[in-house]
Amino acid sequence: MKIVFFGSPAFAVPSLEALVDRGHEIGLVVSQPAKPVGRKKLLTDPPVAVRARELGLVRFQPGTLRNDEVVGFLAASGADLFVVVAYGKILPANVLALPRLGAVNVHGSVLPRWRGASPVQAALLAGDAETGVSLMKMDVGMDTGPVYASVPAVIAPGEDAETLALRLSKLGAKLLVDSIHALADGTSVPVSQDDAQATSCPKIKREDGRIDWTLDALELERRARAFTPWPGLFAERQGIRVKLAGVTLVSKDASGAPAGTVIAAGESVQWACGAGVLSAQVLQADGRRALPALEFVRGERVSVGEVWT
RNA sequence: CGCGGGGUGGAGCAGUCUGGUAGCUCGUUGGGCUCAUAACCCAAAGGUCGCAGGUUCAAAUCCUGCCCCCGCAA
Repeated sequence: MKIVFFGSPAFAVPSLEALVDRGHEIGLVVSQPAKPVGRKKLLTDPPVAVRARELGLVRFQPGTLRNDEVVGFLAASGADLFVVVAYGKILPANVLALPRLGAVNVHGSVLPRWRGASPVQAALLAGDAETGVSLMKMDVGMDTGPVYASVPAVIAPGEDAETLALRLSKLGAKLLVDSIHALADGTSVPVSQDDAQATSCPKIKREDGRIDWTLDALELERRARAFTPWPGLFAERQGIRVKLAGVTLVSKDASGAPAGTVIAAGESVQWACGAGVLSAQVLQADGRRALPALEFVRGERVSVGEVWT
């Protein structure tokens, strides 16, 4: 069986590696094009493309799939199956129709919950106790295809999106290779999703990391974990943007102080929120490096009673 | 040439606009107080102010070039 792999970020790398480990023939690895990254705008390949290069696989990084030449090239690969893991773009119907066995997708949630671009973050934001990964047969909708199998994963207390995504990516890779023969020979039949139970999640934006102190500390702490490593959580102090890290929930009870008021400034900085108290152990002012709370408090003269926005 | 912030004793910062003795909060060292202390009091050590050049009687501060760090945007 000949496979063409579609994927871009780190989440997709374990799946690619698992397929190679199991001896599957990867005819082509399709990723997003290299993009300028950093202040120096160095062209940087997505992690999957980098790994594919190391594995000696043939890479293909078209800017769009809605192009006859590109579709022709994919058709010429002669693939029996497309495996798609966080590719980053919608696969149009004519592309999905190319391989004999269709296209399957590894998704970072237990469908139909959290269809869309940010399933891992969405589970954390919602405070889900459990999430997982799903393997589905792709159709033209956004994560709406019938599901072959899913595997649950308990979310550890305090777990952030970075570690959860890493765990799920490995779980997804295992699910993929464990299921691939059965789905290829038709032994495994995908089951339609219950659309009534579906929830979806949007792409995360930088601005989502802006703190609204009137929210509950519980909600802010969830965001801190969901937005690690990106876009993080930030607030403003005296007109300067400050990033917060090492964010934890100190109390769910109201402190009495107005939202955004600093109520402790030492080994950690703590703020009163709409309800509850939030703390951060690492702070980084715009243009400066990240500092332990104590050093930040000394250097920036943070005092109890001041109000952050 | 994408936009912007920063490089000042061991740490983090102020001072730069309006040139004129190097400051603050800590840390370190010594001493004191205390049953005791990471607490408190007193004292001390420690800095070519990123590098190079220029202007000036005088440059952390003004001008030019370079190096390094960080945020945003992509």
